[in-house]
Formats: sequence, C-alpha cells, structure tokens
Amino acid sequence: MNKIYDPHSTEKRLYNWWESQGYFKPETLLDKGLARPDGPAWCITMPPPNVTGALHLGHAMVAAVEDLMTRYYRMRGFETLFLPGSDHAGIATQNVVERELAKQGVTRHELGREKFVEKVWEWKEVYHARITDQHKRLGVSCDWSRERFTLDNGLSRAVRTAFVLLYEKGLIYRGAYLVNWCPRCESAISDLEAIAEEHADHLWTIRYPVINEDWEGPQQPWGSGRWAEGATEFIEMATARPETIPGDTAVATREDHERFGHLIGRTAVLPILGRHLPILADDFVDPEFGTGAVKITPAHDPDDYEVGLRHDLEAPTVLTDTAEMNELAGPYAGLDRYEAREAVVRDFQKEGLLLKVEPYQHSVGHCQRCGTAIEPRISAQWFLNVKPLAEAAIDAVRRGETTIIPEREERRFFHWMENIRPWCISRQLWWGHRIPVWYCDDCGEQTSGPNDPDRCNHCDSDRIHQDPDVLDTWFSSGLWPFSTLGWPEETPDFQRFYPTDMRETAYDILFFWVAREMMLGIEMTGKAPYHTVYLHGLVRNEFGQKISKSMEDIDEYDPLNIIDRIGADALRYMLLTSSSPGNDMNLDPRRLEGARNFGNKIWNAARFVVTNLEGATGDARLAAPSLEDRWIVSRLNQVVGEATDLFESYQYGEAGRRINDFLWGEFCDWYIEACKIRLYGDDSPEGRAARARAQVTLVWVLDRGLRLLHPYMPFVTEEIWQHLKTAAPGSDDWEESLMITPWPEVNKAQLDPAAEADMALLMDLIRQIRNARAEFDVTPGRRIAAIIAGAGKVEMLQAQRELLAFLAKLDDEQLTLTRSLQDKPQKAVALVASEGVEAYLPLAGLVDLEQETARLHKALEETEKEIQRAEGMLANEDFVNKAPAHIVQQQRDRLDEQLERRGRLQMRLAALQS
RNA sequence: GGGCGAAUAGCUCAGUUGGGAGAGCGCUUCCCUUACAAGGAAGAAGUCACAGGUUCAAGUCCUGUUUCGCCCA
Repeated sequence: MNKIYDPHSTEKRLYNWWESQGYFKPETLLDKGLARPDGPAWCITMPPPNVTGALHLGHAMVAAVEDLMTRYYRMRGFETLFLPGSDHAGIATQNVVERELAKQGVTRHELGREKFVEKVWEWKEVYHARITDQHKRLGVSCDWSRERFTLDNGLSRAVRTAFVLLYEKGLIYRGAYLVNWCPRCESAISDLEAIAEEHADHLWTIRYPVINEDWEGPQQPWGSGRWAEGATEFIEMATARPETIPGDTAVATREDHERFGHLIGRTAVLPILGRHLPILADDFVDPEFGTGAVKITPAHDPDDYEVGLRHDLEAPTVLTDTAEMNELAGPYAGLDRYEAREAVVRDFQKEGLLLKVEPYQHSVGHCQRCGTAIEPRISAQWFLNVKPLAEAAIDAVRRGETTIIPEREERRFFHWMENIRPWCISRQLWWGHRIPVWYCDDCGEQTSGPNDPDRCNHCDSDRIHQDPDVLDTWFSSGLWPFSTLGWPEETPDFQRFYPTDMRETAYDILFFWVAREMMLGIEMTGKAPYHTVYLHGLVRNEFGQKISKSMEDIDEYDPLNIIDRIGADALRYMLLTSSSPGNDMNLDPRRLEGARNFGNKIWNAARFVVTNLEGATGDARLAAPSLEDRWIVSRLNQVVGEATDLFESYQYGEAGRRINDFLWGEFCDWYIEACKIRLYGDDSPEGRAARARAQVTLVWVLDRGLRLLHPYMPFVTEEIWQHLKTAAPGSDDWEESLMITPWPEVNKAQLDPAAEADMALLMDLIRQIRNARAEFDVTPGRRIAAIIAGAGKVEMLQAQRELLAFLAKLDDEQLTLTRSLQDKPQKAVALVASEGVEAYLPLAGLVDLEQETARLHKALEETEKEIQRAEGMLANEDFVNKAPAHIVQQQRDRLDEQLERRGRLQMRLAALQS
C-alpha cells in the first residue's frame, strides 16, 4: 500500500469491477443469498437528469445521498434497487439544440420537424453518454441494466396509457384559456415555469374620452393630433402595458370612486381604434392603485381575463405567437411589442391623452428556460384538472402514507396543493411525447386511445390528423416511479418494488416533480409512489451565492474537476456531512480537503494494520482481550448502534461525523497506538499470543468501521477492505466485496461499561501527563519518572502499567505505582484524576515552585467553579424535587468528584507552601 | 401582502424527546517518534442575533424585534 491514498488509480477500476460483478443488480443479491425474495426490498428511482448538458454539484448531491441510502439498505440485506435514468427535458433540450443551430445560422423551422428531432436525438446520445459516465465517476451503485429514458418505448407507453385514462375520465380536456406564453419558445408553459422577476418599468397614466352630449366620437384620424378634439369628459387610468391598448374591451372602476364612479354605465372610446368601451364596476379594481380606474384587456392579462369572464367581454388577441402586434392592432400591426409600446405612448402624447409617466417596479413573468418575458395569452391548449388528484395527494401525506422530510416541507406541499389550478400540459414543441389525440377533418370530433387510430371514432372518416403538440416533460416525469418499473404492465419489477421507498431530491422541485408524481402515482396505481420524500438543500458557493454557469470560477465547482483533484469519496463525504436536510450548503473548499484527509487517515490506519499482520495466525484464543481491546470493541458496538439509529432517522450528516470521530479519534488516536506495545513486543509464546489477540481485534474493528463508512466513501473503503481481506488470516468466509458485506449489528454482550470507564480514567491521566510535559517543556521524546497513587484503581493501573508508560512516555524503571503515598514528593508536578488517582511527576530541574503553584491555583479555580455550579443546583429544592432522579444523581456525583479533587489540590498547595 | 428558513469560535458549518457549547479549517507552542506532515502532542478562542416569557433548568419551547435568504400571491 502506498503512503498516500491515490483515488485516480482506484476509483474507475473498482467501479468497473463492482459493475462487472453485478453487485448493483438486485438479482445478484438474491443469487448470493444476501437478500431473500420473501424478505424486504428497497427501491429508489434516480431523479432523471436532463440530457441538456453536464452534471453539476446539485446532481453530485443527489448521487451522494441516494447512493448512501442504497448502499446502506443493500448492506442491511434488503433486495435493493437504485434505478437510474434520464429525462428528455422537452423545452430545455429543444432550446439548447436551437441555440446550437443558431450558431450555424439555422432555425428549427428551416430544418423542419423531422430533421430537427433527429438533431435533438444526436445531441441526446452524446450528452446522455457523458452524464452516465459522470454518474459512474461519483460511484453510484445503480442498476444500469434497468436504466430508463423518458422517451423510451416503455415509458412512452406509460405516458400514452396515463393520458388516455385521464382523457377518458374527463380530467384532461382541451380549451382556449389564458395561458403563459413564451414568445421565444413559441409555446405555452405552465404556471410553475413562469418565473416572476422584479422589473424596473414605467407606469403611464393615460385617459380615454367618454361619449357625452358634447362629443360623440372622434372626427379626426388617429395620429392627427386632433383625434380627441371636442371631448369634454375623460376617464383616467394607469397602465404598464400601453401596447395592449388595442385589445381593450372595457374600462373598470368602483362604484364608490370619487371621480369616476358616476361614469359607470357610460361609454368610453378606445383611442387608436375608436372601439366603444363600456365603463364597468368591478371590485377587483384597487382604489389605491393609479387613478382608481383600469383598462381591461381580457386576452393579455390574468386579472382582466377574469373580469372579462365576469362581464362577458370580447377578448381580442392583438399579439402574434412571437409577440408582434397583429392586424387587430391597427396602425401598429407588425411592430414588436416593445416598439409598439413606444409608438403608442408617443401617439398618446401627441393626442393629448398622456398625463403622466412614472418609474414603476413590478414583477413580470419570465420563461424558466430562456428568460424571455412571458406573454399572458388566450390560446387553445390541453389541461389536466389536477384538483381531485391533488386532494388525494394531500390525503396521502396527511394520513402518513407518505412522509416528507424535513417536516416543514409538508406545509409547503399542502399550501401549494390546496391552491392548485389546472395544469397546462400541452407544449408547442417538437421534442417530446406527441399528444395522442386525432381530430377529424370531417366531423371535427376528437379520437384518442391506447393505439394510433386510422379512423374517426365518431364518423368513421379516415380524414383525421394528430394534434401537433407535445406534452409537458413533467407529465412523463410524473410517472417516473412506476413507468420505470414497467407500468402499465404488471411486471415482476413493478410487483416487487412498487410502491418505491424513497423520493430524494432538492426542495426546489417539490412542486414541479414530487407533487406531480404523488398525484399521478395515486391516480394511476392507487398507491402513493413512495413512503418517504427526503429533500436536501441547494449547493451554493463558499459565499452563499447560487452557482451558475456564468461564474468566473465555475470550474472550481464542477464535480468532475473536484473528483479529479481529490477523489469522489472526499466530495461525497463533504456533501453528506456539511449540512442537514432541507438546508442549503455553502460549499467550502477547505472542507473538501478535510474530507480527503480523513480518507487518507483511514487509508494509513489500514496500512498500519495490514503491514502488521505478517505472520498473523488469526488465533486469538491464547491471550485474553486486553483492556483496550474490550474498550474499542465496546465502543465499536456503541457507534454501530448510534450510526444505525441515525440512519434510520435520516440523520446522515450526524452519523457520518460519529463514524469519523470513532475511526479517527478513538481507533487511530488511541487503539492503534495502544496496540503497538503488543505488535512490537517480544517473540515469546506470551508475546506472540498477545500479538495475535491485538491483530485479530484490529482487523475486526477496522472491518466493521469500514462497513460503517462505506456508504459515504465507497471507493477508499473498498480498496482498503480488499487489502485487509488479502492480509487478514481467516478471511476466507468474507464476502468478495465490502459493498455486499452486511451492515454491522450491535452485540450487547460486547458492551463493556467497566472497560470504558477504566479506559476513560487512563486516557484522562495520560492527557494530564502529556499536558504537564508540554507545559513544563519536557523534550518530546524523553521518558520521565512518575509516582502514581492509584487508590482503589491501583490494581487496574498496575495491570495497565505498560500502556500508561508507553502512551504518557514514562520511564518504566522510574515509575512507581502504589495504593497511597505517605511522603509526597515536593519538587514535582501534581496531577489529580478521578477515582482518587493522583500522579506526581518529579521533573528534576524543570519544576519551578512558583509555576507549579500557579498551575495548581488555576486547577483549583476550575474546580471551585464546578463545585459552585453543582452546589447551586442541588441547593435548589425545585431542582431536587422536580428534575428527573438520574439528572440529580449526576449532579451529586459530579459534586462529590469535584469536592474530592478540590481537597487534593488544596492539600498539595498547602504542602508546597510549608 | 402571506408563509418558510437562517443568524452558534476568525471562516464554513453541526448540535432530534430541554439537563454541563462541538467539528473541520485558521491561530499559538512543540515534534519529519518506523501507519499517516493530507500527520502527531498540547493549547487559546463563543453574551449561541436582540428583548421578553414558559420551566427546577433554554442554543433547543413560546411571543415580539432586527438583519439576510427563499417560496407563494
């Protein structure tokens, strides 16, 4: 084994080996008897990444958490399936490919639908392969033989089946409603995909003339400057969107409006076009906003759309698919929406109808994928009435069929679900699942069904054509937990693994995806698709900024670069232990190094163990376990119990830190050091027996420690474990690989409180001696004399004499161990441990009386503080009466110990001063 | 406007039925001791944002405030 662990020479080799051995496949677990067909199964489907580009740290987080879970359940003996796949990501992928084409000066329309879709498939093949490779670099143990893609035949069949079922139930319907329209994508998008962004704009106050006895309408053409000549009454309103004026069909105010209320029922004249507009009363008008009157443009504003429905208004659409003014916009036809805005304002000014311009901050919806300002627009689209599905999903979470972690996300889930609106599922795109509905050119009716029809179901005409649009990507993603398992077929996988166990993803797609999976899962299968939703936070950079492709140091945050630099294990460990569920993480490169160092530390611990196994027989029976053996075995069992409990409650960060603390802080820092006595001991029969005992225990503890760490750092632990397996005697019955080795279980018989207490005392004593050595500037290597009064612990100390001398660097020949001391050495450092144990270090020539006195005073002060604290609590009757007995007892014990300690320190001080 | 989260050591973060404040990095001193300098030994460092309250006991529970961030409308 090399002195430094090298991930580069390890990771790919191990991954290929694991995969070639079939360890990622549930069948292999059954074949090897590691899981049973009648035993528990565990299944998670991977959130399918988009085939648009490369994986980022968010994906690395997904991979790390899900693979951790998977490896844990696999080791626990579940028939485990981590099912991978990717998403065609309709609008996102289409955009990316369109941008590529634009570089060559080609549009998709020039290419045509068929050719364009071919191009997208080419793109998909390249990036899909890349993403798969990247996932493998992260070490994910998913079953690639079951990999799925949302446009696969099987999944397309699931989409078709789901659509037809919902269509036949009447939950999917087509109609013309106001939708969010992206004029760049030339497609409708759902409410969730319209991202509201604050925008610095203007608010224009304008006025429309009102017909009265003086004025019956414009006599001069628009643009003459005399259009409103003669008008004597006006209604004023504020608008941020003057370009939509040609679409106005009413003006609204409130009945109680001071200036305009009396105009209700009268008729205003729409500038530009001269259309007659009723002046309406509607409570939606905010009297505080603008002038207290608003223009109503039902086809281009959500609020106005509602007003239009209430008052049965016409809703002329004045913008084209690409947000240019159409022929209904009169003189502005052909202008882009922003050019039109300027032109309209200019003309209003000219006609004396513009009253005021103010800066105005408001939020504008933008297309999630291309950032273009969306245009609310009336359009014929397909909708899914999700209301009843949402109710079932809410119910499933309320009943606890599905639990969301962290819990607060359940409240967000409920809030969104309770206010859900019909989901616009059609997209005017070319990349995706084509809507399985055919229109009849003769009777105009629709035909849909599981298979492509030849004829109209209604009039039997063969003159039918399919809807050109495709479905929202999230419609197919929403079927993911069961479509990937074979649904709608009752496949063995579906029967075995559905409902799945876990949905793990970032909280920012709770609505986009989890909500849809819940709704569609329950609707299609009658069961919630998983019993647990675990949501992790977003990965940000060191300064809390969202990591985006435009950042200068973006390469620093590329998971592949990080893996190249320090290995996948370090990245995984850092991601898994640096935050808690649902909370964002600021990635700190220093933590990455810490994680790498941890892996290297364990590597070197293993190197020590392995290199000290030469000549090992594996027969420990000839020597009894030492104190440190009993201690480390007891501690290992404790940690196994804690880690398992933490895993079961999804506290992976805490579990990872506990495992680290144990391996580094106890196994490496104390146990390995203690073992050196026996490993480097003599070759007598007793020496050999003791060595064998140490070797067996080292292997046993390291083996189990590696199992605990494996889900976090799969590569380095497997590599170490293989070395250990090769070197350790009696390892013939080990599994071939750590990843299929059982998760350790607590053996209560191995818990040894007495050994833990004795070891704690020894460690305390050793630390105090080391501390004194440092304080009195003892040369690090020098062995010093010591006199130890062991009181009731003298036999134990006697037995651990060698250990004590070795770890505290005491000179064995000058080490005196007695029960009690009559003549205490004057020129010596005095140390007080628990259980009445005292130690004196006669550091000839080094101990300054003054310094020692000061040191003792400081120790005394600390003890006094402790005593006051405990006495204060125990003097409080309420505490003694109301606190649980064990807490009170704890304080009493603490007080006794400190009182005893104080007594000894005082005696020592008195002795020094006499 | 409504909701949620965060505020703990110089930095990045843990802290789960309420019971003596933790880690990594950084800092100070010492050590290339035959597992590991990506290391070892010892140490310094926090009014747990602020103000109230509940409780024998509050970083932890409740109320309010401030600052930052997110979600929804």
